[in-house]
Formats: sequence, structure tokens, C-alpha cells
Amino acid sequence: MAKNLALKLARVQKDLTQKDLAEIVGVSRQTINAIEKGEYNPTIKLCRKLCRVLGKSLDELFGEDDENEED
Amino acid sequence: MAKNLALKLARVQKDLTQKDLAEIVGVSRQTINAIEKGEYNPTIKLCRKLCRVLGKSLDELFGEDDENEED
DNA sequence: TCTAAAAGTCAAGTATATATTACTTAAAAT
DNA sequence: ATTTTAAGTAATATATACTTGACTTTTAGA
Repeated sequence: MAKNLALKLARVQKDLTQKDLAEIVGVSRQTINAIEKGEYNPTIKLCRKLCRVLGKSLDELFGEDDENEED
Repeated sequence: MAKNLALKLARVQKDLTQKDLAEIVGVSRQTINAIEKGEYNPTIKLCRKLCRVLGKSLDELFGEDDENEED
């Protein structure tokens, strides 16, 4: 999993902390942190919630990993 | 989780069985079946693979559940 | 500087995505 | 009718998403 810069950016654009965003979508702060750091692989349901809250599409926030790898 | 009609449709358009698709993306046939039936909530990584194989975007295959519910 | 909030990290637990095996049902051939 | 392939379903097992609690480090203000 690669870092999710797009997510971090969209969050900051909305002036939300990891904690804020976590509370809004109903997960722990550590989960948001891990996703931004690319430490895991969220479920599509959580991705959809994040997209809704941040006003972005799945493709914008979770589309093909910018760079290279993907197994 | 709602049924994923879009996935089934995209699969059939490519003339793939659940088994075929499962082998291509490297999961079990039951996993594909469960996703199409809406019985669970795949990870974004698997969603991306399915999109790549089926030539569709995340938004097309996994975007806002057509209908209503979503928690 | 000092302090506090935000971000990062770790360990141990719980929930659930996914695997495996195996059986049943449906559809489509002959 | 029978066979074959695809789809549906269920039980048990494993990997991993996600939680909770606690601690450290970074950032930004006062």
C-alpha cells in the first residue's frame, strides 16, 4: 500500500484533523492515520464514507495508485 | 451491503465466469460471489484489481450504492 | 522556551474479509 | 433424462482491518 496523499490533502482542505475526520466517519483516529500512511487497505465502505465527507469521488481519493506498484 | 449489479454486468460483458474472474484477480470464487451478492465489503485493493481487469473505474463499479442505504 | 494540540507509533484485542472444502441448485448442453 | 458447468450456500479456519489505550514526537501558539 502506498501513502494516500490525496486523502490527506482533501482532509486538510476541509480543515479537519485526523481525529475530526475519524469521528465523522466513525472509525478510530489510528485508522485514518494508517490509511494516510498507507499502512492498510481500507474497505470500500469506509472509502465511500470518506469520499462523501470530503466531497471527492472514489477515483479521486482511491484511484490507481499514482505511481507504480500494486499487486 | 447492496448487491453489486454493476460488477456482475461488467463481468458478463467480458464473458467471464465468477471462477474466471476470481482466478484472474487472485481470490476465491466464493469471494467474487459474495461481493456480487452484496454479502461483503471488499477492500479497496481488491476493488482496484477488479476495476483494472474489467476496464471500469472505481466510481463505475463501486460508486455510491445506486439506491439508498449506506451506514 | 513552554505548552498544547496534532500526528505518529506500538501492543493486545475484536470483528470481519477472504480461503478452503464440500455440498446443492440452475442452466445449458447434448 | 443425463451430464456438465456455473452459481449459490454453509462450516471452519486464517489473515488482516479496525479498536482501545498508552506513549512519543512534531508542530504551532502564547
